[in-house]
Amino acid sequence: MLYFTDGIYSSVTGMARTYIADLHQHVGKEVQLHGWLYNKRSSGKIRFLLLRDGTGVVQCVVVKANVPEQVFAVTDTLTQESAFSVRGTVRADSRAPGGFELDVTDIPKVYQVAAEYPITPKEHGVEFLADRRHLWLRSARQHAVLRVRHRIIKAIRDFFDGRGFTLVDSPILTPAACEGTSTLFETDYFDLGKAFLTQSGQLYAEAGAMAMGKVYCFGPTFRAEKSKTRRHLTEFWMVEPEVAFNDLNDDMELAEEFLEYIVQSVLKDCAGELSVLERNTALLQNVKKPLPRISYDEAVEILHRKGQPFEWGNDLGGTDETVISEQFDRPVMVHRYPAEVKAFYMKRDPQNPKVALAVDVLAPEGYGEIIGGSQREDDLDVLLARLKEHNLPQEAFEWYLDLRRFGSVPHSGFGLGVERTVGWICGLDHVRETIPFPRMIYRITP
RNA sequence: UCCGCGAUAGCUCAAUGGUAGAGCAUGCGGCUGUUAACCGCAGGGUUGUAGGUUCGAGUCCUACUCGCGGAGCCA
Repeated sequence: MLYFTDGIYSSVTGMARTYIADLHQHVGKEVQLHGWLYNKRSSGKIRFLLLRDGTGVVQCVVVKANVPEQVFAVTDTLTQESAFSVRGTVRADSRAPGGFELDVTDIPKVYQVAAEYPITPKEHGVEFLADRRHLWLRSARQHAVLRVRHRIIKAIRDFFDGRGFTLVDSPILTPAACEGTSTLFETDYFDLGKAFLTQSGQLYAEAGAMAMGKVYCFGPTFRAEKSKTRRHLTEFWMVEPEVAFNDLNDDMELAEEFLEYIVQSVLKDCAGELSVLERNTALLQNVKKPLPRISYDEAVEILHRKGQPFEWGNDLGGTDETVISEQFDRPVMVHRYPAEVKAFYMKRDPQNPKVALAVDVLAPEGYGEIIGGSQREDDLDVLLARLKEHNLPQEAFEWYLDLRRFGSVPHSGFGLGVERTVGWICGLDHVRETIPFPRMIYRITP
C-alpha cells in the first residue's frame, strides 16, 4: 500500500514528506519524516530514535560525529511522544524490524517536547489504559486492531455495493422501542414526549427494501441493558441488509457469502496487522461457504450429547453457544428457534408453527453470536396478532403495518455486530478494544 | 439485579499479624549498534474509604466506594 509520498511539502524545509510505510521506495535516498518519538535508546555517542508516524515505526540512527553538535544535543531533549521531523538517508538493514533504518543528517523541526507520557513501553492494566484510551490508540497493537476494523467496514460496504444494494440509513432517534424487548436510552424530545436511541435499524430497513429491493443500513446502535461481559458495549455498530423476495434460505446464503467475503478480505490485506496481534489464522482460512447449517433442535441435541443442561424452548446462553461452535471448524448457522424467544416480526415456519424462521450465526472460539436474522412476517393479520401477544402498542407500528397493506412480499434480512466481528477476527478477549472509544455501563470517558 | 475476584510508589506487582520492597518510568552520571537496551546513584507511600479486633494491621473482621469477570439480556 502507498501512503501518499506525493506533493505534500514541509513548510520548514520545502522537502517532500515521506511516510514510513513507503521507505522501501527510497533506499539510498534522503527523505524527511514527521512523527512522534515511540521510544529512545542511547549509547554514548550514538542515539537510536524510534519514530512513529501512523504508518509504521522506524529506527533513526543519530551518530554524534555525523551531525552538527546542536542536532545531536536535540536528541537528548526529546521525550516519549515528542513530535519532530527528521531528515536522513534510508538504508536497508536486516537488524531492523521493518527492514529499514534512517541515517539521520538533521532534525529540522521539533513541534513539541511532550510532557511525561503515562503509557510506558512496559505493561499496564486495563483500567489504566481505558482511562487513557485517547493515548492508548497510539500503540502498535491498537493500530493493528483499528486497521482491521477499517478493513472490515470497507469489506462490508464493498460487498453490498457490489451486489446492487442501496444504503438506506435508519434514524437513530426513534419514537418507540423497535422490538419491545431491550431496555433503551431515553431522552426528552421537545413537545413530542420521549425519544429513544435506536436498538436496531431493521424495521426501517424493511421499508427501504419495499422501496428499493435490496438495501442495507449501517450505523450505531444503543442498548441500555446492564450487560457486563466481554461481548457487550452500550453503543456498538451494526450493519443490517434487508432483501425483498428473499426467504430464510436466501438469507442464510447471503450471510455465508458475506462472512466469507469479510474474512477473506482481511486475510488478504491485513496479514501484517494480524501478525502484530499474534492471531492464529488457521481457523479464519476455513471461513468459506457453505457454512454448516443446523436447526435449533439439532443444537439442543448437541448440547445434551455434550452433557450441557438445556431445556427445549430456551434461548442459547453464552456457554451453550460456545459448546455448539466448538463442534465446527468455521462459523455455524443455527436456524428455526422457538418462536417464543424471538422477536414479534419473525415469520413462523409453516411446517412447524412453534419455531420461527430465524437464524443466528455463531462465531468459532467462543466469540458468540455475530449475526442474527430472520424471514419477516409479511401477513398483516398475523402481525397484528403478534403485536397483541407482545403487548406492543399498535399505533406506534402503523407505518410498519402499512408495509403489509401495500404490496406485502416475503422478505428477510439480518444484522451483523461489527465489534464482535472485529474481536473474533483479531482474536481479542474483549470488545472494548475493537472500537476507538468504547461505551460500557460504567464508562463513558474518554 | 445476582454470584465470584480484586484495590500497596506514576505503572506492573511483592511483603508468616512485627521497621513498606523490587522492576519499569522520572532525574543525574556512564557506554559508538541498541531492539520492552544495559550499568551506577537519587527522589518517590495517609497500603481505596470509614469503623472494629490486637501490645502491634498492608495482612484479621464489618460496612461502603470503585473496578474486573460471569449470569440474566443481547450483536
